[in-house]
Amino acid sequence: MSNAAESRTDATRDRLIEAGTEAFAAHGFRGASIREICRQAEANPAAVNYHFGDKERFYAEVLVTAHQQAVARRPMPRLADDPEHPRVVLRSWIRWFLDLLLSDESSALGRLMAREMFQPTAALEELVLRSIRPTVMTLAEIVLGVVGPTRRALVIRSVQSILGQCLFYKHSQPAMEHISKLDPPPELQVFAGLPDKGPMPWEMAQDLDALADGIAEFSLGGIERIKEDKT
Amino acid sequence: MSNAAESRTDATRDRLIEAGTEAFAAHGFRGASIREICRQAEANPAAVNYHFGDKERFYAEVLVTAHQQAVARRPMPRLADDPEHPRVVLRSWIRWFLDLLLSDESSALGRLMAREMFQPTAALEELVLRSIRPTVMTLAEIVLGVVGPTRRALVIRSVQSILGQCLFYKHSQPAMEHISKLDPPPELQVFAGLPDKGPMPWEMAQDLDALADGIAEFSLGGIERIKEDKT
DNA sequence: AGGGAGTTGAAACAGTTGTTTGAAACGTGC
DNA sequence: GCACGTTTCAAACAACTGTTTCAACTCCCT
Repeated sequence: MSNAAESRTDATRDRLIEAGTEAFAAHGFRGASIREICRQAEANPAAVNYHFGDKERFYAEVLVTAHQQAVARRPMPRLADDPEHPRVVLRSWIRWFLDLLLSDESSALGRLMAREMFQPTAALEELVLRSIRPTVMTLAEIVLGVVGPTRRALVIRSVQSILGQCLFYKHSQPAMEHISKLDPPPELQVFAGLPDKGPMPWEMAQDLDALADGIAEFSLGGIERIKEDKT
Repeated sequence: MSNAAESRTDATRDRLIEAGTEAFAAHGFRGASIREICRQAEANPAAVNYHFGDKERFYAEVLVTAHQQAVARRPMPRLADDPEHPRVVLRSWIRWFLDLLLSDESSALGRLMAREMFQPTAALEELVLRSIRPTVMTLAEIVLGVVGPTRRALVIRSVQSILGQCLFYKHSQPAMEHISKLDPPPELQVFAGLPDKGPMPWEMAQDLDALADGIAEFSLGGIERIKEDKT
C-alpha cells in the first residue's frame, strides 16, 4: 500500500462501512448479507474481503467506526463538568444517553449496541472496553455524586435502574407502538376515571427533553427511597 | 385425519416444538435452522413442513405454546387480589415478571418475547394481543392503585420505567456480565472511598427476591417523586 | 510511454438454507 | 390378509450464503 493510497479517500471502503452500518443495525450480523450491502454500496461482493478480510472483521470495523463517530459528535457529560450540581449532571447525562440511543443521527449505533448486548459476537469485548464500561462507570460516578458516600450495591442498583429505563425506549419501541395501534383496546377502561382524555400516550419518545426530565425525576425519587431504606 | 390421530400424543410434533423453543430463543427466527432443530428432536427435516406447513407457522406455534405454558405455570398477580395493599401487589407483580423473564423454567419464553419485541415478525401482533398488552395493562392498574387518581401520562411513565428496569436484566445480561469479568477494571477506583469492599456486584440477578424488592422500592420512590412534581 | 502496485469486476466455489418429492413404514379397522 | 389414511424417511430442488480466483482496469511514478 503506497502513501498515496493511504491518504486517498478510499471511496468504496467508506461506502461499504456506511451501507454496512445500516444493514447490520437493521438485520444483525448474521441477517445482513454481504451481497445486499454491496448492492447498496454499489460495490462488488469481493470488495468486502479485499478491504476487511472477512465478514467478521468488517462487522467489527463498522462497530468501532459507528462508536467513534457518535462520541465525536457529542461528548458524554461527566460529573467533573459541574461537581456542585450532580442532579443537573444526572439529568443531562440521561438526555445525552437517550440521544445516543434514539436520535436519527446515531440510532444506527444504538441498534448495533442493543444487538451486541443482547446477542454478543466476538466484537463485544472491545465494545465493552471502549464504550459500554466507560459509559456505565461515568453514570456510576454521577449517581455517587447524587447520593453521597454509601454502599456500592446501592449505586449499582441505581445505575442499572437508570440504564434500564433508558434502554426500554430502544428495545421495546416496536412492541409498544403496536399496543397503541391496536383497535379497539378494551382494557383502556382502566383509565376511564382519570381527568385527562384523548389518545393514550403510549407513543414512544418523540420529545427526548421531556422524557429525560421524567426519567431523571423518577430516578432521583428512586435513589432517595432506597437510600433511606438501606441506611 | 382420524379421531385416533387427533387424540394421540403426536410425539414428534411435541419434540419439534420443544427443540424449536430452545433454538428460536437462542438464535432467533432466522438464525435457527430447521435442520438443526430436527437433529435435536431426532426428526426428519420434512417433519416441520408436514406438521406445521412452513417455518413461519412453526415459529408462531412455538411462540403461543411457550406463552400458554408460562401463564399456566404461574398466574399473574392482579390488583383485585388485594385492593387494600397496592404496594404489596406491585412488589409481587414485579417478582412475578422477573420470574417470567429470568427463571430457568421460563427463560426461553423470556428470550423469545425479548427478541419479538426488539425485532418483530408477523407473529408479534398475536403476542401483543394475548400476552404483552394484558401484562402491561395489569401493571398499569396496579400503579394506578398505588398513586391514586392522577394524570394518565404519569401512570404510563411509571409503567414504562418499571418495565424498563425489569427488562434490563434480560436484555443486558451478557454485556453486564462481561463488565465484571474484565481484568483489571481501572475505573473501579470511583468506588474506592466507599465503606464496603470485595468484588463488584455487577453479577446479574441470582437472587430474584432481593432484586424484586430493590426494583419495587426504587419504583415507589420514583412514583411518589413524579407525583409531587406534576400536581 | 511503459512498468507496477493498488483496486475492481464477473464468475465460480463449496456450503447452507427452507421446501418439495415420492416411496417406504406404520398403525388401524375390516 | 388386505386396504386405508397417517406419518416418516432419504434424496433432491432451487435459492442463497461467504469466500476465492484471476483477469481487467486505474492511477501514479520514472
